[in-house]
Amino acid sequence: MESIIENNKTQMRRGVLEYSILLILASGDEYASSIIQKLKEVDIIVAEGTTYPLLIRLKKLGLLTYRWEESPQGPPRKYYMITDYGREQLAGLDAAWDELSRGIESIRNGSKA
Amino acid sequence: MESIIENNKTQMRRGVLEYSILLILASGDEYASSIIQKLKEVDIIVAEGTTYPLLIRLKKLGLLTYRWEESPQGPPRKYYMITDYGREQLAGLDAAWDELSRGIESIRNGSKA
DNA sequence: TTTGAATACCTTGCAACACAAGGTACTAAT
DNA sequence: ATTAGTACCTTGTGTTGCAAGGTATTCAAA
Repeated sequence: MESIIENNKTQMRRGVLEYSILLILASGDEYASSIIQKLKEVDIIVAEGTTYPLLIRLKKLGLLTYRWEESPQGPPRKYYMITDYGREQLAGLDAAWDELSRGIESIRNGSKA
Repeated sequence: MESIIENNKTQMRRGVLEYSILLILASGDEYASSIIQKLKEVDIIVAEGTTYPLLIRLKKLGLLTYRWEESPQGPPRKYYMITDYGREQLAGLDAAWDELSRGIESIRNGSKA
């Protein structure tokens, strides 16, 4: 049996994963390993097996594109870039996140009664 | 093709559903239909087919129990109550939510650079 | 007394998707 | 040529949200 909390943290992360990735790419192009690293730095831990398929999905949806770039060391890197359409959608996700935050805060405060 | 935003709002909600329900029950016992109603009021829309299995799962995990109570109108209601164990876990989820919020805010602010 | 409306419960089957595990490939140093 | 480091990707499994459909109770009107 798994820890309920751990399991639920995972659940929560899932919901905001696409949003997080779009946010990161909105400030500059990054390659997959680097995105994973950046997410880890803000305690949003995500596995490779989650990230790669997700990036591919977002590319198929037209939110991202990519270009190959030489690495100073090791194999070439696939730098992902957000598209104009991606930025449009990101604005919507910003709103969705704000709405969700407000919702949770409402319940939290209401439950102090 | 589905709306990306709508789809993602759903994703985000998913992550916090258990948390939301525990929050609501922490402030008082409620029956399923009432929980769904309260969530809707704060724009966290959730289907019956999601809620009932979830309540059953949380009960099995020992976070909730329930009692039957007569309704002034219609069939009897199953009032769910949070257990001590449930409150413990809720504290952990509070922390998880705060951590996630902080993470997102970090990325958001960082991406304004 | 049966029909309908409102309320409340629950289950089934499908689809989405995160992740663990395993795999390929390129570069540089030993 | 072997190893270490980096980077890419795929497969299989399990979880779980949801749409749709189903059961049961109460009350009021026909």
